[in-house]
Amino acid sequence: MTPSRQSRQSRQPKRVPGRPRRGRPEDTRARLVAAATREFEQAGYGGTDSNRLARAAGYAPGVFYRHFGDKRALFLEVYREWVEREWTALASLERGAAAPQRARAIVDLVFAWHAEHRGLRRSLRALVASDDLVRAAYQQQRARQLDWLAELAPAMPRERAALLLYTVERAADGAADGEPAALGMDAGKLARELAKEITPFLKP
Amino acid sequence: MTPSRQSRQSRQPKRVPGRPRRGRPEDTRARLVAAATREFEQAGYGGTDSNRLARAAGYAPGVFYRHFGDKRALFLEVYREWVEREWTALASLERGAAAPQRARAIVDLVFAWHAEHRGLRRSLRALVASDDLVRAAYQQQRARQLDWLAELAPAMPRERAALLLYTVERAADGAADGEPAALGMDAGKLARELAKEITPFLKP
Amino acid sequence: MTPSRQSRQSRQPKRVPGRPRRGRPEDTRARLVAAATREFEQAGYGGTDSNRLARAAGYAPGVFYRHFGDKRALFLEVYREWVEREWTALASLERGAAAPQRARAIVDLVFAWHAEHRGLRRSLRALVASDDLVRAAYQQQRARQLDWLAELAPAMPRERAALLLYTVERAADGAADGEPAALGMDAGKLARELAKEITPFLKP
Amino acid sequence: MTPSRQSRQSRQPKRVPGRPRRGRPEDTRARLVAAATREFEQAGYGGTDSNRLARAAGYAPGVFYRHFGDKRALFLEVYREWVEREWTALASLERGAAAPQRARAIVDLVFAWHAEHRGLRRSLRALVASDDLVRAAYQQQRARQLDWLAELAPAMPRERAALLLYTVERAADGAADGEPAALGMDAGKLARELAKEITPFLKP
DNA sequence: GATGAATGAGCATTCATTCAT
DNA sequence: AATGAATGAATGCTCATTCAT
Repeated sequence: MTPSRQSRQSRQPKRVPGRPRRGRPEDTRARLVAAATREFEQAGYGGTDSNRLARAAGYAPGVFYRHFGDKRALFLEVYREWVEREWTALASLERGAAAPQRARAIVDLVFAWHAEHRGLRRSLRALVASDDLVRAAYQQQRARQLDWLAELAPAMPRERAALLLYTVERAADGAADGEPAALGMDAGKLARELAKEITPFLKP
Repeated sequence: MTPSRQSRQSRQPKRVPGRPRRGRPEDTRARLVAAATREFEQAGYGGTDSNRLARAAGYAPGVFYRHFGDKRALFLEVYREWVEREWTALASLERGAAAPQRARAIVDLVFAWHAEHRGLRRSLRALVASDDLVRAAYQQQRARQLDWLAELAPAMPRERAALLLYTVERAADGAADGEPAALGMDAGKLARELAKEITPFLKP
Repeated sequence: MTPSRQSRQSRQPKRVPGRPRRGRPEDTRARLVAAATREFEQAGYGGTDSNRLARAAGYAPGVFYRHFGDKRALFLEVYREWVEREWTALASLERGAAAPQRARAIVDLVFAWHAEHRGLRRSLRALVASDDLVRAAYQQQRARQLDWLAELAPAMPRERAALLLYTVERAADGAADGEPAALGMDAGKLARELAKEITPFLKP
Repeated sequence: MTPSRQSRQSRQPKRVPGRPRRGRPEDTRARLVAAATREFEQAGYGGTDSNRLARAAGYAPGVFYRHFGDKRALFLEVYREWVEREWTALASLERGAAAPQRARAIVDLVFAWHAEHRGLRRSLRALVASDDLVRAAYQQQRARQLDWLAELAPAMPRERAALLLYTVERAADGAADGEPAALGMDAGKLARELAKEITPFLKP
């Protein structure tokens, strides 16, 4: 994907000095994932390569292939962890409070989360659109969200819930990409409208 | 003087006759766009290259660069034309009929359109996520849709309209990607729910 | 999902074992420079390309770019080393002996040197004439020669010294290119005349 | 010769509008030569191609090959005419006047001529160094100069005359390339030293 | 386990040259 | 004679992947 060299400016792979050679495999793997999270966020999936990812973690290129089959496998791992963190963040919101306030809190959280990880989200969207495996992983995650919603609001049809998720996700990604400004909208109002949309589905 | 490769500057291209087609530049360009529409649809943006695109249109590699600066420029043209055709298709729907029926017709049309051009849509989504210029073109198109909706339903806030478009677009892309099956949903019901969502906004 | 070329991103490189040589980077670089010296000498600068230069050193194309940014960078290195060797050769001449004999020795050495490296000299002249960076490197080398002459013969104006160098260089290149024969001159006499020209400037 | 794209900035081939289609072949040829003289001067030999040369003369690419076999053939023609003009200019100097003054006039003329046609000179030097045919043409021209000098100063050995020409040519090219400044010399003094060198050989 | 030099297929791009119009 | 669209070999350069050390 040539054009995704958006962020090629951060060229030098920043050889991290203090990395322990010969550590436990899990540590190496964890470092690779952590560094990749940064790399994907900043350079984008198409803007790095396996060599850079290894270097960013303080390792030589060869290490990469001992832990991951290819760039995509590492991305999937990054995605998995990223999703877990989002999940945790959302769970922390589940407290009492009136529905409208909770709706707004959810919207704010999701918007902030997507904005913070805009690079990762973009990479994800690009891959979901172009890679069957990543798409499968993404859909699996979506299924999980739907299952969770089914528990929260058993009366809501799965199709209705999916539409809700679609809207929230798409709006959050758009907001992170500056769409409100580009489309002559008010970002705050967009969030408010979205919260309004969600409110009826929050259990009372 | 020397039998060396020194005089390599006179490149002797070993010309085999060949039969250069001749035609008006517009025709060539149109053929390139048409072939690219097929190529992007089938192989995906990342699955072709400029040489293949030229060959698919029946030309040699060099022709590509006479008409387009790079692959992205050709994609943008394909996108532009694709959008125009979608626009025409939607316009043809604007007849009388009750709101619920019209809503359903719109949803069906969009779903069918996205399913038919799934490859193109995937390529578009991948590029919107990874390429600034394509994203800009995409947002511009979105702005045009919003302006159109603003005319149709002046009372509806732009933010509300955007959410609507987001939902429809995302649902249609998901449906084309087989998400209903993957997520345990009924495709028909998804369409119905979506139409239900739209109906109130259709002018009476 | 689709049997299309969609998933071309995982490039499967059809790896045939191959046997990557291993070695210290300096050695590889040195081999590249050595092979390039030969290539430039025989094929001329315009007669090779980075792939061929790498192959000539026994490497795959990619190796080139690990060590040099482009063909010119490698040429500059070749030139640098070539100049160093010439310098050494000239230094070895600086012994006592009468001025006329020393003049003749210098002329002979330079003529022989240029004749031996005719291909390199031609490449150098072509690049000095067409490439700003190479011209700068060349002029810098010339400046060094002038500084050296200024030490040897402090009384001689820099301009006079430059003219001397010009004449010697040009005559040596011409001789290497067969100009004496082409111009109806006697090569030996040319050398003698040149030595005569130089003699007065050699310190007694 | 890649790096000679020195002057690529003047990109647009300046389609000259008022060119008569279907003119006399000699006129077309003359226009090609005239335009090429400009192109080579500005863009350098390696900085243009046959298409640009044709366009610069107000013609389509195909015309080029009706009149010249390749770029080099056109260059040779440009060179030939250029030499003729230089020759004429030099002839115009041959008047009485004391030797020192005439020497200075010659030096000034040659320096000015080379400076004015620096681009052409650079192209020439690059080609003489890399192309056998151009080198032959160049040497032939040098032979002509020597024959002329032999008439003017029959006593001077041909080898001595050649050295003189070498020095003048090399100094003039260097001056055009800014060598005096680059080498810490005074351009005026260089010319004076050179004139001093020539003076003894001018017939009294 | 880690290193990193090396591989080589692949893609983008140019340009001398042809030939149908 | 002139046009200019078209050709396609050649070249520059990248990057996923391997493997000797």
